[in-house]
Amino acid sequence: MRATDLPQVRALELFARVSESAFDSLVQAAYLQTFPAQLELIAEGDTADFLYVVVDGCVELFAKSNGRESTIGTVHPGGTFILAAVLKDAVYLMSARTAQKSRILLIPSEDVRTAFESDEAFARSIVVELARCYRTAIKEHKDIKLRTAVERLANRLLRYHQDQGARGNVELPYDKRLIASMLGMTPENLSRAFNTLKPYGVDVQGSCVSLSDISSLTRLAKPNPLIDDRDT
Amino acid sequence: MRATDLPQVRALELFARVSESAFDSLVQAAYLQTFPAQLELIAEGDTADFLYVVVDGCVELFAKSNGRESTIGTVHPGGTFILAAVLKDAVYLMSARTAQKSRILLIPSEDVRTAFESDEAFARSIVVELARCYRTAIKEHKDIKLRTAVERLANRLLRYHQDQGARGNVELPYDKRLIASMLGMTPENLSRAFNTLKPYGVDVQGSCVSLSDISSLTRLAKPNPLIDDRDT
DNA sequence: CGACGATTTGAATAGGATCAATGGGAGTGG
DNA sequence: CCACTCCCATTGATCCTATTCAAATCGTCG
Repeated sequence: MRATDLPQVRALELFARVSESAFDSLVQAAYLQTFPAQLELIAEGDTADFLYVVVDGCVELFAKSNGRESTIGTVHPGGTFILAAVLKDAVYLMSARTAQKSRILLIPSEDVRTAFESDEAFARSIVVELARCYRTAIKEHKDIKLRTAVERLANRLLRYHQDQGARGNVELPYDKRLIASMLGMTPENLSRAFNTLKPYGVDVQGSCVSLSDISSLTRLAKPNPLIDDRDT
Repeated sequence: MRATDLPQVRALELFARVSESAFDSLVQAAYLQTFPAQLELIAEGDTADFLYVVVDGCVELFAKSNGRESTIGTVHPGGTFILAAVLKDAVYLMSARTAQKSRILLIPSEDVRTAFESDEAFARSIVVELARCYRTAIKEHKDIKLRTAVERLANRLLRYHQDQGARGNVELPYDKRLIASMLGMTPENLSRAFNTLKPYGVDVQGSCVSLSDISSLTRLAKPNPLIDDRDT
């Protein structure tokens, strides 16, 4: 890894209170690489050789079975993926591909486990991150099992709306195919779900969605902080 | 906690390599209690005052939203629940009720976090357990998103079959209502799913299911270790 | 301009949910 | 021991949601 890259990596929350020596041994054998969009980084079933940390860009986690494929989640700067597999020294349960051009830090699994043993602050960071991943997964699961497709879309739109400053319109952060897969539906069905939301003030123009009746949309969506809030 | 209960608690995998002093401070303020079946232990949204460890029996984790309710998972002896909420000092994302009469250890959250800081072996156990919970959740999520209801049931039957020694018949470990909710369907639909599986050698008599054509059932189920195996 | 991929729309189908009614134990009280 | 009750499970009929397959449209990029 180049010395000029160090500061950006050091600034990640994951390494916030980690000692110099532990940090050094973590990055010493690590790679910081830039990948183009749509590159498959890992495949489910592979042995967990590296922990992946997203420095810039965005990564999609997905899984296949039979002939089907579904998106499990996305990872953003500061987030990690397949942490659990690394800690358990098991195979990956998910595949990952870049959703955009992304800079990603790869840390050899063995080094992660060693640093976990030796550095208290890193162990804490790891646990907090793993707990965050777990709770995100549970929320996703609740979303899928307790809501219809239209409700999921409505709540997702409201979340993006909050994220983007609540100014009455939303820029979709991913293409519709990916959003559909995240929400557990087909692209066709997403299209129809958008139509269903039209009477609730939802108008789609490409990747820009205007929300002209938030209160009515909210009434339909019935957002639930125990599903929709990112930080609780 | 009574002194006579200590050995059974000490024997839990979670405390396997924990130092005497850390173990003492963990159990010192803990409760070991027996609860009747169908008792709600915690409700989603509550603050995480205790870590719960199942010593005996079985606990159902479930969640509600709108008027709907769904089972997220079950916890068996040796397993914990709401570990992530305790570590993050956040509110529970799930409710829990006993599925049977159960003995459960309640450890004050603060003590868990303290022991995590002070005892290396406990920290490791916690991380391993949390990683296990996470991977279980991901597998559940894949199951729901990548399979139809009938496929989920077929795979679940095969799993129970393995668990119970693969002798051609299966004793359902929960009542059908709970199984249906775990598999993300209504009781009516579970009943129909069993009928759908009849041509594949599945015959149901109350809680006893005979599997007379495992290979045909397996062909239908297409089990996937990255979804169905408990330990990978 | 032309081609390709992504999105949308339409029609038909399948998979599940809901509502209503019936059957079938397990447990209770006589 | 038996009748009664209640709850769970099953079955039937119908409705709704979502998927599939096919075709048309839109946009973008070369």
